[in-house]
Amino acid sequence: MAKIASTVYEQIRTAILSGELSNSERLVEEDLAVSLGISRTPVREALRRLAAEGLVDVSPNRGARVAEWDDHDLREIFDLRSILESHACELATPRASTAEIEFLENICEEMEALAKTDLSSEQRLPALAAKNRIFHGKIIEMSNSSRLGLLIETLIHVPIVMQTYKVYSPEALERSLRHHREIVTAMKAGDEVWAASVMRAHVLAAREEVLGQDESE
Amino acid sequence: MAKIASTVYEQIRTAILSGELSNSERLVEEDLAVSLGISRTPVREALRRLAAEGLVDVSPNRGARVAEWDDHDLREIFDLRSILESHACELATPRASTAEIEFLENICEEMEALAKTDLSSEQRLPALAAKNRIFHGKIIEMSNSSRLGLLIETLIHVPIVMQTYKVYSPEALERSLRHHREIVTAMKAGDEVWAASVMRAHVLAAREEVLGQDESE
DNA sequence: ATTCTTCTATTTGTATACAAAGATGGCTCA
DNA sequence: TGAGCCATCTTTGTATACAAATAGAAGAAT
Repeated sequence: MAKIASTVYEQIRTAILSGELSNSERLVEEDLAVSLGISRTPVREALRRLAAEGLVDVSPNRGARVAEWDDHDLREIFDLRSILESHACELATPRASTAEIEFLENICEEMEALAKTDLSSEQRLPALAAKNRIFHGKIIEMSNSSRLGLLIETLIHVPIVMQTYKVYSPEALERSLRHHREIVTAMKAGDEVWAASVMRAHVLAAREEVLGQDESE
Repeated sequence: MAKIASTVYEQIRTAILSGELSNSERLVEEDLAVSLGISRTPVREALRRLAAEGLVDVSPNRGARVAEWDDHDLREIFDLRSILESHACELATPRASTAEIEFLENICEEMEALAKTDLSSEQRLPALAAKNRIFHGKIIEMSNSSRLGLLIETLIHVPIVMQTYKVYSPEALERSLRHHREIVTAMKAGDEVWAASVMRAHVLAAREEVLGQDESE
């Protein structure tokens, strides 16, 4: 294991994303180090990296805390996601191969099948969220713009955004899956404006679902 | 001076942005440390931070190099900038105060005055570039979306992008200044679609100027 | 009792030491 | 002569030690 720093980075990151470390909890380097059985150096590196990604806030000489997000932040995030992901659709559509379209269609089917099963929410929702990430990730990859991918990545690794499906109503879930289908259909037809528009609607709908409509702004 | 790491970060950063350290030059921690009279620890931290921002590439156990950008990268960057900065215009327009509009108008005037002086290019262009950054930065600030600002910032701190005016023809420069004026006019009129459209055109025009039209893509 | 101050303990920032992984160069062997 | 291998040297990764800064608490003054 050549890079302790990377593994501890992953550990802290997943701890934050899973909510295990939420609530602006203070992250003391020494504590993390001893609990992981390593020295402060790689812990420190991991924390700075997480800070660069916006997952933790660090103040000089005052250490790191898990970052927090309010409604305004979430609104910003979904706003930008709607723009960037629809742009990804626009770029991806004229480049899409039949194999890639098929891949996306398969994800759609799998998600629809998952939605129909009578598994408990605790089992179904994480699986759906995982497939959802694959779907969106594939389109971003198809856009062939590495920077676009990076920008979106820095936006979405925020706990609530990653767990979007947890707050979905059955109707919202169904709409979401229909959006996925429509996006693929539009891409198949080579209509990038259509595809981008549906993606935009898709993300904005998710925003309202997560934030609720009771926003005064 | 409590934070050596931050100052060395700034030093390396400006060295890269000014082109002083360009060309995928290797950045050896020890060398930088001794040349700055400090230890490797803050140098290392600065390098990791620069890596997170995309200004240097680091490979495990192989150190850091100054990042390089090809035409494809630049195309991506201007593409995304055109989308994000026009969005900033859209958000900023309904929020713009008369004082802010005035501020932007003053920048326009100062830039026009600068363009008319018969100073040498070496003196005029950096001054113009600085004002240009202030103009764009102000609009981003007016958009009141901190994340949007961060995303744009990670895109533009690439040498060639920052020195855009260096490659401008006189005609391109004049067009650029007219764009600025038109953006302010549109914002003054409260027409965010107009403002966003001009901004989009403004950045895409810059892209063609920087890349040249001899692209196959 | 409240506020201000000072002292101490905790925590971060930097330096140094050591271990491990890569790169380099010369050597052997064909 | 050229390819492959071994030794060494450089450079990065991690641990530890020390210095500086902040936070928290106890105590003094009003």
